[in-house]
Amino acid sequence: MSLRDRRRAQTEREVGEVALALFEAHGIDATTVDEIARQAGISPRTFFRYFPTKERAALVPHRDLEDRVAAMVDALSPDRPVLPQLEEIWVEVLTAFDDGRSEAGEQVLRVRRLMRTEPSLRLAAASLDEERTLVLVAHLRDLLGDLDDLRARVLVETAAAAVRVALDAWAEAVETGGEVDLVATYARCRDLQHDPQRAART
Amino acid sequence: MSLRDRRRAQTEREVGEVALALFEAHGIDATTVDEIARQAGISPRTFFRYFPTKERAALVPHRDLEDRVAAMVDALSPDRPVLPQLEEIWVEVLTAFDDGRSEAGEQVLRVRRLMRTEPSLRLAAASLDEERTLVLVAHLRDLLGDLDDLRARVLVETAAAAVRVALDAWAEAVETGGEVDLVATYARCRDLQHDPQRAART
DNA sequence: GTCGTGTTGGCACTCACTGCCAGGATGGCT
DNA sequence: AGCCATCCTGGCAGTGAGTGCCAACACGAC
Repeated sequence: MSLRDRRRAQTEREVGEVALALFEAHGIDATTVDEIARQAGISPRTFFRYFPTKERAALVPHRDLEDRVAAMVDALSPDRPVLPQLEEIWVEVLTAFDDGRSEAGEQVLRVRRLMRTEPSLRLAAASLDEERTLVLVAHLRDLLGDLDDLRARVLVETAAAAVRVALDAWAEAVETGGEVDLVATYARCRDLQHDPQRAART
Repeated sequence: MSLRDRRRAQTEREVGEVALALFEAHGIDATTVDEIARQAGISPRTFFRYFPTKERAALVPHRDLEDRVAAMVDALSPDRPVLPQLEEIWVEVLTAFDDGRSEAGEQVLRVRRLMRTEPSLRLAAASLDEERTLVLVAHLRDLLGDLDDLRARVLVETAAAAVRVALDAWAEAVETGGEVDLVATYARCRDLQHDPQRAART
């Protein structure tokens, strides 16, 4: 990673933090790109060289999370069932981001809480998710042999759905008082997918 | 349904059709709201009284599809397992929209094909989906007793994921030549979710 | 030093989308 | 029929996101 790349990543983080703070303080609609850029010490024009939309600036932590997943899919084995392996990856990543115990986890939590009141941010996150999903699907297809594209898509989308619900529930629980274990919530979502009857009784 | 409502629905349909045709012809980015409004015989200001965004105009057929689902969830029974009932609803709705055999199905197909090359349209569809998902979840929560909110969300999202993948695969298959049975594709997606190992072998 | 490459900031522009207001159509009423 | 309340429409002016272009600038390699 070159010096230039590291500098870029650094400003990305700084601008993202400024944007997130402003969004939290005044709401997304009331925050202009000009204001973000001013507080971050860059020009509005440069802002759009770092982020394609205003909302994406707040999603830096979220992107980090998905980067970590992307880094782990290389280790997938074609010999064992894929879905459990995918789920295992998510468990590991979510464990690393759990609660506010880690810096990264704290940030993701801020983003997810903000999402609860900001539809445009949810949209932006969905858009980011979709990009990552495509990459993951392509990777899985290579791994499984190109034959079953449909299978790859279903697996990735299904796993992603469980994660999404778990993250939502997590943010909501934190908001409404109770501390909740993100990993446990995810495990529960996964069980509900695979055997709704049994999981519902627990 | 009053006369005013019917008129409104009618213009909605007309404007939507104009928008869809223009999007297909020149791409979404190259199509301005002014142009859509001009061809539809309304003012741009009025356009935004019918649709909150440019893209939403193309999603009228898609909304119809989801309306039909919403109409059927009232008949859900709390006594039988919920997921199979949900899946049954989707099968019925998708059957009604299959191929280009019905007018409505033809329109949905056009939209889904357009989506393949237009990220902004995919986004808009995701946004619409989310609204409907929320309503469905709320309904399910009432039905199941408020207790398990998480369960309702997981079920709805999981079922929706299968539908999304099936619609995508359908549009892609039509695009690349082969006629494909939408309902069969959906059934396959559903099986892949519930038992990936066995379904993959078929 | 200098040269090529990549980065920045300003400018001007397009266009989606919104609040406001004034006129016009509509449907219900007597 | 005539009248009134209500909704619908179109125009106007404004905001602000996002983009192409160009000129100035920083940099690493030689």
